[in-house]
Amino acid sequence: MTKTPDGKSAEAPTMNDVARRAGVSAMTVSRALKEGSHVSKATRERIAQAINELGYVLDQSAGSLSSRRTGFVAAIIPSINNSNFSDTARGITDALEGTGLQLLLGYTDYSVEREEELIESMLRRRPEGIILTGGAHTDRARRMLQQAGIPVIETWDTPQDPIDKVVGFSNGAAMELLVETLAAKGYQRFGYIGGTTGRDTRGSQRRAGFVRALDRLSLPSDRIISFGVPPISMEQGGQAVVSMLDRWPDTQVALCVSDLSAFGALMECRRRGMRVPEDIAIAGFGDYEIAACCHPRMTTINVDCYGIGRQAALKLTRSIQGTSSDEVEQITLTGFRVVEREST
Amino acid sequence: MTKTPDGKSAEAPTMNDVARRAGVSAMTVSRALKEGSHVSKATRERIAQAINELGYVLDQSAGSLSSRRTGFVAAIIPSINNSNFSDTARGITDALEGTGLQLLLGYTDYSVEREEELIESMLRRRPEGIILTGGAHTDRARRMLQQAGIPVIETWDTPQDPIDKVVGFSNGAAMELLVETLAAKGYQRFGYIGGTTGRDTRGSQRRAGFVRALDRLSLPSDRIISFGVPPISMEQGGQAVVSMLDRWPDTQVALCVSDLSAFGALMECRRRGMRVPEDIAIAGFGDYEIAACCHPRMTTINVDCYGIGRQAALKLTRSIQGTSSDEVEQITLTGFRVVEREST
DNA sequence: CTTACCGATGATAGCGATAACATATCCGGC
DNA sequence: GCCGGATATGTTATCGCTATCATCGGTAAG
Repeated sequence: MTKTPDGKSAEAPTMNDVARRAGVSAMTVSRALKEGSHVSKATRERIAQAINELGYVLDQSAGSLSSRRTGFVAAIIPSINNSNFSDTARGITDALEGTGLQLLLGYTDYSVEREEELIESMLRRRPEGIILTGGAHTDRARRMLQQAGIPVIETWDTPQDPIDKVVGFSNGAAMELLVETLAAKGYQRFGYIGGTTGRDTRGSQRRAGFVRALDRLSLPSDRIISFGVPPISMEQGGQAVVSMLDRWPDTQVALCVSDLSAFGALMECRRRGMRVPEDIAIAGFGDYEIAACCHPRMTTINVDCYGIGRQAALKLTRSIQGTSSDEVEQITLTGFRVVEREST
Repeated sequence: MTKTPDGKSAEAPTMNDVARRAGVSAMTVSRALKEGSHVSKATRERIAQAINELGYVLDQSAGSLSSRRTGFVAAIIPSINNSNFSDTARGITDALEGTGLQLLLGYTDYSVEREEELIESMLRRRPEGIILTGGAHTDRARRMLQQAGIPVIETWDTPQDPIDKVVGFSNGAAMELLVETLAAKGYQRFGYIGGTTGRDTRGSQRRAGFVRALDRLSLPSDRIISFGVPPISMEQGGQAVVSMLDRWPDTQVALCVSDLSAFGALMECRRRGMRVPEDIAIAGFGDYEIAACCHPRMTTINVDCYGIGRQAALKLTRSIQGTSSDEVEQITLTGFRVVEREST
């Protein structure tokens, strides 16, 4: 509705209004608005002018009802305030560029219940595909997704029983690699800092990897501080490292569920006059910007967040367009690597 | 579409399918799916069962075409990987809870051109209102928004010439306050670190506030390092402070366009063995989590990011529901305050 | 007992676009 | 001059849902 000078609101112009003004049929307007249709230059210009004069904006919801293509895909991430996931979102956006598909972003605050609600309200809008974070979902969410008949990509994880397709890595294996790398440098007394169990499944898997690797190396794997509701904050990381040193003062290296808690731990240790890594070594997970920039610079695991998003979106568009002959592989594993810096 | 056992895809069930199965008319199903309509308990239950058996999901795009209510509002923020803006998004989400409105989030990467595209593609989906960040938009974007006939809220700023309504604060005044507070503590030689001009208008306004306040105090206001494309990173903040100390070694306090660049500067100074604040004081802007947690803890300006989102969403819903008699005030100013910590 | 009204349901007609088919025009080649 | 095929445009029929009005018992007020 545009406000008319008298203050009342007039109806928004429709395609028919544009058509009438340009002296053509609505169908021709529709064609002129779409790439690659045959509309003569003169007509196209007249239509463009009419659109301009009326301030017409295409109503896509009407269009998609008719064409049965909504032109968007949904992506659900745990948090938008987390550069790892927002990098994934950027990867998705970039890969969608030029496909005519738009991204509809939602965030769950790490709650599978919120995820379920979000999935439901997104499916109501009929996305052409959906990208999820992680492999843990409510039963109802799984059912809804299976019945939706659209491609589903689970990311950031390697679920046992994927709904459809997967782009991710094993969080457990990544943490195992970190433990092994540090053990090879001579560290023996490892501690782990993470949130209380539940909610953050990727965090739980990292913890499980920590335990597995140490057990394999016959090193103690019981120095685990569970603190705060996942995802734990920087502040909580600081508090957790204090508890850890309280309880096991001879801990040599503290591995944290993410760089953010590791950063909190690192700063707290510095604040207490401890030398890092001499008095205590610290490592994180995720290779956030902060890890490369803090002092001392932090050892961490780099995972290809942007690439996860990019590949997920590519897989999704291929699945959407793909005929049955053009099969898309089910699982794509993305890489990770240990980035050794000054903190270990 | 649900995949049938033979691999072919069947059409997704529609409301009519549900109605037939439940032995009622489609209209009754529609009513049963809406709160507060008169449908008998027995009928409601039969419908619920039919929905369950068929795995039916309401098609909202069809519904909104008919009801002329899409049930969502759009919000456009510069970056999702910035806790200030994601706090605003969270404020919006929370305030929208229970209103039946959903949030459609988009991000511009600080580009007004991207913003224009985004606004256009969002308007095509007919949001019931739109929340923008900042007051700088392309002419075409302004025109589209004015003609859309929906409430528009500009946030995080106090534009001279608002499109519709505003929830924000003066970035310039906030920076002036910070300068004054530090000058009162005795600091005289101030430096400023920000991105090269353009793009980040809030950053430019902070810089302008910096200059204004120092001029008023008759202190030198020319120690300005412009470095990198806004928003500047932590790393760039570190590089910038090095240039600053190179050029004006006797600088007493470095003010940064955001906590992130301030953090980079802080860490770089520590890395070079400087004492903060004794050798150089540092302050940021935004009161990010990192400011309270780093060592030394950082002085900064706290702005009520969450409140901005909350109030913007409240204003928006009031404008959407509001009759003309129920006028909504045009401008809401949100507060800010200096948070003094160890770094100054 | 009649009137009025409310609650429960159905029938019908769009919402604003596009798919699919139909029609008209123009072109060059024979 | 006629024909096939491309280009340009129009007509008609939905897409899946909800607004609106109509219908029909039942029930309370007069």
